[in-house]
Order: sequence, then structure tokens, then C-alpha cells
Amino acid sequence: MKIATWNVNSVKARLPNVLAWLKDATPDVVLLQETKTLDDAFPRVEFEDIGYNLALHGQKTYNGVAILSKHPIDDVSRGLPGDPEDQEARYVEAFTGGMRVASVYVPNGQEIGSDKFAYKLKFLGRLARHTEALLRQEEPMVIGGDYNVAPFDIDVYDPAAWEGQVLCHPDERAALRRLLHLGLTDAYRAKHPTAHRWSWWDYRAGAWPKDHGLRIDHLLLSPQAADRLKGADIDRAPRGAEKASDHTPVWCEIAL
DNA sequence: ATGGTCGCGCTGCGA
Repeated sequence: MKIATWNVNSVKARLPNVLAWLKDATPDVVLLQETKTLDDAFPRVEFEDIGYNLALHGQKTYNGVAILSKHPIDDVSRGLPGDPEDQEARYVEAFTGGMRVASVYVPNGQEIGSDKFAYKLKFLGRLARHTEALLRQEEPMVIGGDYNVAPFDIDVYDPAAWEGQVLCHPDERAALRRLLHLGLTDAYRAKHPTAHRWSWWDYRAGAWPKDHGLRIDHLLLSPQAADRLKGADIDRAPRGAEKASDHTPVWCEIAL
């Protein structure tokens, strides 16, 4: 099972890029974030034509997450438990191909001390509580997505410049670690313990040509998935394409 | 350099 996560920054604007990558990389399951479209307007047929089933949780203009799978998709649930007031489409979960999978788009947080940063920390706390419940099922599981947190300085091109900034702040790193400490494995880091590789490069200031990136997109595995982890990598090629997303796909291979 | 560039959708917001 090859499982990928990709923040596409609008599935409609990115459709040719995403279809080209799927044909090339042939993942079994793809977790998308920032689809930025209502489910009715999602380009379903284009994905179904190349063999993917879909589970969508969309929203107009902002956010939006999706699961694509070459296997039948069952048991879909939309929205992260823990806050009935939360209307943002940032979490979808399902069972497919013998695994539990979830696509998550953690809030960016915008600015330290802002309401949005508080929402980010609360969201990560809710994700940890929900993950705790999921882990009790003792299934192979992948919770993948744009976590908007670079876990350690090794995940940042210039740690000194980013110290204390959003995506690197100690409070959000601690919140991400509380999630990891439940027993999840960061698939890319497990396979590349010392690599300095990024999954996101800002559109601004020539970050991509200068390789000024951060690793903020992660595939987090339950023990039952981690025990079967065969490989993981970041595919940088899509970031260099015409009309690229500011994120690039991260994938892992699990031998079920 | 206190900016830069995208996407959405029509004005500025979110990232």
C-alpha cells in the first residue's frame, strides 16, 4: 500500500498537476488538503476515470480535505470530534484497503498569540484525544496531512531565522509531540533519520529556487502500520512544475 | 527587503 499526502492549494487550480502525479506515482491512497471547493464542485469524474474512489469533506474558498483510494472506501466520518462549534473542513477519516486513514489540515495559526494560534493548539489537542481513541482499535492506520508544524530544527532550512515563529513555536511543537508520544511514527523521519528535506516552500521571496523550505507535511503511523513500513520519501518534483502547489507530496509504503 | 506570491472571487483575506 502506497499512501501519499499532499496539500494541493485548490484541487481545481491544481487538477492537471495532481492527475499527472497520480499517473506517475500510482499511490493506492492519497490524502489531500486545501481542496478549497464544495463537494458538489469537486472534479470527481477526473479522479474516478483513473481508478480512484473518493471521500470528500469540502468547503467553499478555504480548507477542504479528501481521501482518494483505489480500494473501496467505507466508514467515512467528516470533521474532527471535540468542538461542535468548529465549522472548518479540516478532517476526514475512513477505512480503505485494510487500513484506517485520515486526511488532516491543521490550522496555520497565522501569528503567535492570535485567536487563530489558540485554535491551532486546541485543534492539535482535539486530534490527540481522537487519535487516542483510534489507537485503541489496534489497526494499521495512517493519519496524514499538513500539520503546519516543523517538528524539530532539522526540519527547517534556517532554524535561527524561524526560532519562535509560527510553524516552529515551542507550544505547537509540544502539541505535535503530545500526539506523537501516543505511539505514532513519523514515516519520513523513521526512514531518513538525519535528512534535511522539506515538504513546503513559500511562494514568496524565491523560496523554492533557494530551497528555503520546511517539513510540515507528515504521515503519522500507528504501531501496526509502522511495523510494516517499507519506505517513505518526499517527491520534490511536483513543486518544480508549472503552476505548482506550495507543498509537494510525501508518501510511504506499507506492506499489509 | 518590515516585502515577497499564490488562490479565491471581486475586496481583501488566508496562507
